[in-house]
Amino acid sequence: MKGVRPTGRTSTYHHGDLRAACLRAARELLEENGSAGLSLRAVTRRAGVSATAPYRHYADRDALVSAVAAEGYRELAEHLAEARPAPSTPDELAAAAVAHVRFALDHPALFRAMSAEPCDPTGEERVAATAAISAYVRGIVRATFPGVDADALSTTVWALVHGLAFLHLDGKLDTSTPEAVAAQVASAVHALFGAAPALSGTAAAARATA
Amino acid sequence: MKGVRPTGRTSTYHHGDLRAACLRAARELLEENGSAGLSLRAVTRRAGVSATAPYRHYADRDALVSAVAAEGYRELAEHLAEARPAPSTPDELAAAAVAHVRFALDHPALFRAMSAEPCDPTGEERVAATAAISAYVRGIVRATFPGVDADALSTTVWALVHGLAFLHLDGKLDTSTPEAVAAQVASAVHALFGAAPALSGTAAAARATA
DNA sequence: TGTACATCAGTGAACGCGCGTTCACTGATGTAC
DNA sequence: TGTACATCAGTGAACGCGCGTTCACTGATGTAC
Repeated sequence: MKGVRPTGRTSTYHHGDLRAACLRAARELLEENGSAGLSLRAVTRRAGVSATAPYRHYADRDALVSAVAAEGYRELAEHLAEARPAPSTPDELAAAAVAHVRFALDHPALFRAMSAEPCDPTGEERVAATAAISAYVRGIVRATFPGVDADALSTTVWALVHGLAFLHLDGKLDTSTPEAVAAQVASAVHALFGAAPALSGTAAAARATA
Repeated sequence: MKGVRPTGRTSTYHHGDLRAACLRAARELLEENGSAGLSLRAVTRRAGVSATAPYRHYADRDALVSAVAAEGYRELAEHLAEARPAPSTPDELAAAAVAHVRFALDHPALFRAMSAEPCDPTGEERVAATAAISAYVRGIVRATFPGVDADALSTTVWALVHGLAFLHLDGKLDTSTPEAVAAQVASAVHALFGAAPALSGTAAAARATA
């Protein structure tokens, strides 16, 4: 442990990609023990590296947490795109919402970190990541309800899904089975759909009577 | 400071109501410095009492935090009842939603603690408090949309308001003026209203054409 | 009304902990000649 | 192809911190007689 390196060829000296290793370790710790368990020292322990090594790659603890959150946003975006590449019907929109909540429940601490952290506008990585998600939602709403004010409605959709995610996360709604969650989310989103036309007034009548 | 008591008659020995004093101090610390600033030791410092005094009244730190959260729920319930005693129209429901979000923005750390804490079902105080809120929402929905499945819709309303509160809290929506917040929340809630009839199918037509 | 006593809400010293961060350093790497 | 050297990613000892919680204690209070 002291100059000698018993474990294989790859030295920890010039680790190779400590930046990524820290990110991975931080991510794991976050998901295992929640945000309280995400300490710099725990990260270095897990990465098998001295306590101060990360300072070569991250200014401080916050910078690391912020990087983890940004990664989370990228993954959420991928997850949504994968589940529903380009939803354009109410049912598909509902399915995207379900996927969103599913992601939150599968990565609770990560999702919390993504949402609740100070989210300083300085962290451009974060800003870019949230912008991508918000554009995705707006795109869906536009495709699903062509005649409607997409900005207003997509904010509403976002808030609804966000709220559903947290109520489930905080044990206020039944999460005993994936099906229960999906049904709850789908029903809530469908409740909104009915309203969408009412916002525009034009496409409204057509859908309402259909 | 050591047996001598220079400050007035009331001794800290047999403080009188240290339980309440701790609660108050904890509440203040939470609102001033966020949940990270809420340490037992900080509470005792503020209450002017030894570090171990609270253990006479609270089993541990968690118990104190839980008590603060329960108090928050009680206050939120009062705040809502005060703002809108018994809403029974869509506009009044929207106003209640605005009041809810307003409470979150006025007490950000408290609201986070209320929502995000583990919320163990053991804490009966907490359970009772959340039950009161949830009953309030259900009552509104029932009064506003008599024909509708109140449970389903009120969950949706709750989620929407909860999501709006957090998006505002986390700086994802414009909070520059109270009016901006109110407008955003009211518009989102009104979007839902249009949908309510669609859920029941009976009252739906009447409102949709009105 | 006065005294003995049980109760219990407070004290304060001490514990061990993990944390973020600093600092001067060292040794592996890759490049220029 | 071999050597000198600059770079920089790592080390590890040390710092001071505030935390939650334990423990044996003490002194104010109120009650029973």
